[in-house]
Amino acid sequence: MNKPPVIFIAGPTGVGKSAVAMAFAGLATPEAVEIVACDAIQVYREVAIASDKPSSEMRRQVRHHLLDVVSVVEEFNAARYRALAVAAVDDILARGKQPVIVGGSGMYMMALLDGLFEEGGASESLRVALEGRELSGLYAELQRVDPQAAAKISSNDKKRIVRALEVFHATGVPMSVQQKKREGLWGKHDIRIIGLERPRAELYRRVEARVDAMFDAGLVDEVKGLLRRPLSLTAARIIGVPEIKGVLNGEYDLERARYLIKLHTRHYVKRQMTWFRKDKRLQWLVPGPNETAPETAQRIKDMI
RNA sequence: GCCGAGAUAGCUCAGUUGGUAGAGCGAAGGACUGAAAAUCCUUGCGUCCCCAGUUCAAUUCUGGGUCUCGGCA
Repeated sequence: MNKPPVIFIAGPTGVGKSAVAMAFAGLATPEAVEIVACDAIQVYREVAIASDKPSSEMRRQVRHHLLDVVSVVEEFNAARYRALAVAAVDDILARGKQPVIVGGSGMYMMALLDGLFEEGGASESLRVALEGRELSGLYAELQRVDPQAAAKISSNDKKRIVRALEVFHATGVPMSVQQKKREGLWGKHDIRIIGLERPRAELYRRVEARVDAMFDAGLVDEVKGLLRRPLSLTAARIIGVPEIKGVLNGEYDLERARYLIKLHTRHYVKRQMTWFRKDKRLQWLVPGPNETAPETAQRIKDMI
C-alpha cells in the first residue's frame, strides 16, 4: 500500500478551509485522517470566537492538533509553532494516519515547510534596548553590520531592523548569513499544498458575514475576558482585541468596532493572498459559489 | 419662501493671487527566515455640478440654473 501524502490546505481567512478539511477527513475511513492547524491565533486556549476555532463537535469527529497549546499570557512564535507542528506531523505519520495541515498563517506555514535558521538566543533585554533607539541609527548600524539584510529591509521597517540587529548582537554572525541554513518538512515528505481561493468580492462578503456571526456568538464578552489578563504581544493584536478595547475605552462605539474588525480582516485577507500567490508549490482550487465542502474535498482527492 | 454656506479622486476634504489639481482614508499590487491576525513598501487625469459671459486661456472671475446642508419663516 502506498503511503498517503501529507495534505496542506492553505488559503485566506473565510475561504472555508476548515469545512473542506473536515469533509476531506469524512471521505476517508474513520480516524484515518488527523488535522494539524497552521494558525497563529487558534493556538491560544482562551480564544475561540475571535479565532474561529473548530467547534468541539468537529474536534470530536476528527482529531485536531496545534489547537489550545498555549495561554494568551504566554509569548508564542513561529519557532515554537514549528517544533510542535513537526512533532505532531511525525507522530501522525508514525501511527500510520494521514496528516492534513490546515491554515492561513503564511509565516507559520513557511516555518513548518521550509524551516527557520537556528538562532543563538536573543534576550528580551537586548530587544528592549534596541527598540529604545532611534530608527535611523538602527538602520545605519544594520547597513554597517549586515549590508545584505539591510538591502532587503526597508529603512522604515523597525521591527525587521531590530530583529536583524538582535540576531547579530546575540550571535556575532549576520542574520543574512545564518538565514542560508534551514530545513523544513518540504522534501522530507510527499506534501501536496492545495490553495483555496475565491473571487475577492465573494471572499469579502464571507468575511463580513463571519464577523457579524462572531458578534452574535459573543465576541465582545470573549474579548472583555481577554483584556482582563496581561496579554502577550501577539495575543494583544488579535483582530477584534484592539478594536473592542477602543470601545471599552470610550473612543468610539460598537458599530465602529464592527466596521474596523471587518476592515482589518479584509486587509489581512489581502496580505495572506500576497503570501500564498508567490509560493509556486500551491495547487490552486476555486470552489464555486454554491459548491459544498464535500464536493470541494472530492475535487482535492481527485487532484492528488 | 427668504438668508447663508457648499458642490474638486470611491469617501472626507485641501488648493489653484486665472495657465486643466493634491492629502488622508479606502482600493489594488508587493515584501516577509523566532511578535506575523504583526511590520513595512509602491500606485492618484479626476466632465474640479451644469449653461452662458469676460479672457489668448476659466476648475479658479461674473451672471443664470440645478442640487445639498444649515438658519429663519
